[in-house]
Amino acid sequence: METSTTSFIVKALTRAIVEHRLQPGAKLAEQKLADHFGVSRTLVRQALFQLSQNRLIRLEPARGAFVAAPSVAEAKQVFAVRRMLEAEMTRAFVRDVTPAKIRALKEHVAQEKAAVEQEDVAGRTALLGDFHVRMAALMGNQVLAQILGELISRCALITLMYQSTSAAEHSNDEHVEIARALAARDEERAVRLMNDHLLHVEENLTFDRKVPTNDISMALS
Amino acid sequence: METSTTSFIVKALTRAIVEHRLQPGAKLAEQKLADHFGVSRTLVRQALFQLSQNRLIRLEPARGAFVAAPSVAEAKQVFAVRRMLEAEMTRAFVRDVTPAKIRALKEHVAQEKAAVEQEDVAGRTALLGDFHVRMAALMGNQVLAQILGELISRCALITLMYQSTSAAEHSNDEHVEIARALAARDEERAVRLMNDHLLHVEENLTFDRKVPTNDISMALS
DNA sequence: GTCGGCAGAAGTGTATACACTTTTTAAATT
DNA sequence: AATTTAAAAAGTGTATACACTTCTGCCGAC
Repeated sequence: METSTTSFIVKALTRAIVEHRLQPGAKLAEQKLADHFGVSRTLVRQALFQLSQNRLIRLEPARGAFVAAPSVAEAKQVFAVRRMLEAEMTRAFVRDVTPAKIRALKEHVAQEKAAVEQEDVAGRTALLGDFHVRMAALMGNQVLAQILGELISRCALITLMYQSTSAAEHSNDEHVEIARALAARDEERAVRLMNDHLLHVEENLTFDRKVPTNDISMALS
Repeated sequence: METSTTSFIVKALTRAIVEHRLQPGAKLAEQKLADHFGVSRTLVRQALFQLSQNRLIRLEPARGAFVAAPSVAEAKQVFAVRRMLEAEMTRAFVRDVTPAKIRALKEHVAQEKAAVEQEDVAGRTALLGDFHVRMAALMGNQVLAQILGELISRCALITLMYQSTSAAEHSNDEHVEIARALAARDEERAVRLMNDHLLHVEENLTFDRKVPTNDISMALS
């Protein structure tokens, strides 16, 4: 089955949603998207379906697709799951840690720092999330990496909506600390830092929204 | 967007795959499925796409859909994630345990026992998996329940392929023990039992396959 | 006898057509 | 003026058509 065209549309819409060029709740009319991308509704529908599986949009029968507006309650559940998963992941990571893995993490943290300093909001959110996915991938567990990736992208909307620049800096600092604890093979400290880190991110979700766009062509251009 | 017809097809195919009426690797031709269900390829394609997200089938560009044949290595990764997640879930469960929750779990275990005794292979696999999902749902974390559900269905194929009746009995016994430890609020014991249980399930995956069908109508009838 | 290649068949990928549902608009009634 | 209703517009749901790719089987070359 062909996926390249569809996945292009998925990526474009994902970016637009995650960067808040499309407001939560905004209607995504199939024909308008089809016109914009120069394809038929068929491909747009495939993309929309895929996005609905990622929880970035909501599909209502016979009514259409709408940009998701995940509730804070839902985000809290997601964070609860992440704490469960990542506490144990951190333990496992310490047990099989190697210099190469630490190096990879530290490089990643440096990239984060650059994005935070440039105030590249979308980029920093992606990179801050990727730190956790990276850990999973370095452990060699693809399944873990994928699940974690889904969880993180699932609340990317929320994080983006609610995370301030100072909170992002704080996250980056905490990643530095976690990487150090991992390098020192200090399991208990690493686990505690990770847990605290996730609690901090969750706590720092505030509630001031930005002004959004409803015009599809504008948002995707 | 309409989902009822599509999800009917998804369920039918899921059952057929999970009950091994469709062999891992079997081709799922769109037109044949469309004829079988009396719908157009459009709906079949939607269903196939959904199944591919659940990892029950594999989609190859321009070649079509094939029943997935998850590797044992992949199953091991899935179990590793489950151990991480369920250890912490068990801890959290003990902290908020109530008599009603224990009652619900014990009722569930009784149902399992019935299915195991009747040698209802598909039913018992579903119920044995649901025990874990049930725990998550009883904790009130929908997200956790969904993720766990996906993980479990993801290796349902493997479990079904490889789990013997005696292993199923063993699993049921272990669920009884876990429920008891939860009722006693013995956190450490519950966590240890859960962890051991998952290791046992994983260990008991053997490698004798059954004879499969390739004929779609036969398998789905 | 085996290998390569060339129709023809079968199957997937995308666009379009059309039925049916929801939303909008505007007129008519109270 | 507010509310109801009806018709038109817009939009989604499914089927079908057609282009293009992959597979199959047969023929000829070696």
